[in-house]
Amino acid sequence: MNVKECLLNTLVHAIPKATGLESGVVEELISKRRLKLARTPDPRYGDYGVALHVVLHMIKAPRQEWDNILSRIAEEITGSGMAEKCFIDKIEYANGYLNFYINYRRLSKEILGRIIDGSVFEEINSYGGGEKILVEHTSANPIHPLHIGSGRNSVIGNTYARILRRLGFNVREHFYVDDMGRQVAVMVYGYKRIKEKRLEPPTHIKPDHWIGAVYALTNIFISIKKLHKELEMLNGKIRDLIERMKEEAREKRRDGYLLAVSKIVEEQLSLKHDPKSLLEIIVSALRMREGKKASSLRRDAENILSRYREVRGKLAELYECAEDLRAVFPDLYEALAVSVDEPDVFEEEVSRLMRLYEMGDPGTVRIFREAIDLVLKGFESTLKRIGIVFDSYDWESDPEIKKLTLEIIKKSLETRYGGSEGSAVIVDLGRAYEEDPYIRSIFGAEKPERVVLRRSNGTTLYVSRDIAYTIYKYRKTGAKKVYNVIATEQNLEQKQVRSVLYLLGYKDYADNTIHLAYEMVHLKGYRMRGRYGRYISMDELIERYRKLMLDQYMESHRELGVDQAEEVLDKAEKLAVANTRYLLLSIEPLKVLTFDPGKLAEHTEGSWIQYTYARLLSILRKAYGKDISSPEELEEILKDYKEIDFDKLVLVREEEEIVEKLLSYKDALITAYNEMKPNKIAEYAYELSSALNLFYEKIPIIKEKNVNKKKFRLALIYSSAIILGDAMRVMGLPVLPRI
RNA sequence: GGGCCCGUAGCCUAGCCAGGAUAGGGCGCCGGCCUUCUAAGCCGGAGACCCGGGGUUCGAAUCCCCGCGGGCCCGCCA
Repeated sequence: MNVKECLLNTLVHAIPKATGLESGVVEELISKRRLKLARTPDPRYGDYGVALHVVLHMIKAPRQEWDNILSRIAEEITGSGMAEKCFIDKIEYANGYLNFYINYRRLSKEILGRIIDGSVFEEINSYGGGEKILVEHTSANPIHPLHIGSGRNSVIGNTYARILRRLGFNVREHFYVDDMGRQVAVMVYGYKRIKEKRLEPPTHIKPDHWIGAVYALTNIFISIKKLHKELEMLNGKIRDLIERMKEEAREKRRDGYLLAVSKIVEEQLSLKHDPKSLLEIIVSALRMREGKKASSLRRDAENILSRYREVRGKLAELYECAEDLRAVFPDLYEALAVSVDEPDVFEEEVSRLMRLYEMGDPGTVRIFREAIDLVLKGFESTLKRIGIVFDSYDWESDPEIKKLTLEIIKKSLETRYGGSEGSAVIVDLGRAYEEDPYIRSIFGAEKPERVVLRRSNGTTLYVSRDIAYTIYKYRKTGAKKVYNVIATEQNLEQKQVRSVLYLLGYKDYADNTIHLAYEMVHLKGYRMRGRYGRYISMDELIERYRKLMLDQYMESHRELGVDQAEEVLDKAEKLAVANTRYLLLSIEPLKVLTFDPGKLAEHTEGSWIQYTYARLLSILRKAYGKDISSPEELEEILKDYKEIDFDKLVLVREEEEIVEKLLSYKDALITAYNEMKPNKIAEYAYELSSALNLFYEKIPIIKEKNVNKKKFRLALIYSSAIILGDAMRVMGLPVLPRI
């Protein structure tokens, strides 16, 4: 049924017969994609075309011979009966192209039949053969709510998992709870301070948002303290500068002006005067008295000034962040403002917490779990909202992973490139890169350095735990392949994991661990900073969309009764979820997504697809008076379909376009899978919807007088609804039967 | 300093890996279409030297080389 493949196969026979070229040569051209079928740019060139210039050049055919040769190829295809087999009505040629006209009557009969009887899905579903695949995604640090960056991860990961499931793989989705990182310890530090102040997580605030504020305020206050310390130090340096300037002015340069300036500055230092402006005075005076070549004194002054400006800028930003949080969480602000330690005490406490947690100290474990659970509860409710449920949450601190980590560290010592550096354990990937082609194939042009698996103090590192976790994933689930949906910033780490796995003798795991990399989400206007509470959370994004959807509803309905509020809200929620998922999914994973919150209303493709779908169902409802899912309707549609006399049909372009899209659903899924670009499905659903809207607008369906045409169009609408609905489920867009 | 990724109208994006006919869409802008299957729709218009420069080719947005701009990574952090 694949027209393109069918035609390429005929070319293998037809071209040699018409030109004397070896069929092996043609096969090679096809396998190298030098010959390929493509949709023509214009209907007057037929439906599909193949550029045969490469063949014409191979046989050194002069230009005036081209038409002759092409006509012989065309005759060969029609004469052998292959044309009919490939659903071809007519073949033409022009400028070295062979153009094919598709018989859409027969083709549509075939594809509609296969959609209506469900066999098309059996075919799609047989692709994966039940192979076990694990997709690890989201895995956000449990320190603040999911924001649009981690949301992009969730949506890409979950959609990819859904694509795999659709293709008949046996898929599990896992979340890796990174509870052993420093950031979690910082969060727990803040949480402890809050508990000491007898503050409990309030019931009216979503727990992950509350913890996010605790975490951010802790970071902010610590950073502010650090920066103030630095300012003090810089102030000291200003005194030194003035002394140096005075001395140099008097003795080395004998410059009365510089001396005078330094005295003025010194005087001003005792007044209520901004040190930054004093630095500026010093720098400008020095600049004025010097040529292009700067003295070391001037360079020092300039460096101090630029650092001063930097610190001041950062402080201003931090105070702004703090104020923003204070407005929402005044109690947290008050509590943390007075209870956060000095930076060095804080650092010590954080390290202590990490150490105690890794050791499994009961009291520490209890408070860690308590805080992390609050965040995970928040994650789960957000994820559930957008249709994501994990099969498993794997904790980094899981005893089994811990044990495995120690094992791989021990085992690495026995490998060729493993060894110790002092009391630390390392693997020398640099040497492995030089000697082992497999390692080179992982890193390409970038020569790696050694990777540390165990610190001198005996503790483990993120990479070593991740290596252990990878092994755990295979062993625990029996997966044949593991996809890790992780940001591109972790490219290097992922390569290290695969390399060490290979060097430890797990080549199979190294081969089948695949990094599905995606780029960051940037906000137009400001930088997202989880540490300082600057982010747009997924919950907020969905809520903004919900409001937008509600407003759109009101535009067309004007009035909303109190008893209808709940129902409309529910619809708005589903439309909002669709828009959210589509927004984060539609852009290729490797492209940076710059999101402008002010332009939310411009990104409503998700709800637009839902609307298109609802419109299809509406037509079917009107025609059959039943719901799409009902067996009665299917029976009637099947009956209608069987009565269609396809030979009598002439399809219009709009109908052909829909048939084309319906034919390529499986290809879209497979491309999305192979290229790891789940956005391809978004694109597909968008294009199908677009084709359907064009059709809907121009071509009558229920009102069509000709019964044969009407039945065909209803079958087309029904099939489209089936496929579009399926694509929507693959994308995780809620399916609304009416809007 | 080294490496990876990205660069297509005012903005966003498809096409690039596997070179083919007039570079598809969308937003925004201008102008139209609701007594007829859901106007969250459709139609028309303006808007692109495909970042720049070389090269390979009958043919380059696509492949190669040299630049430019942006992002990310190069910790006994996670």
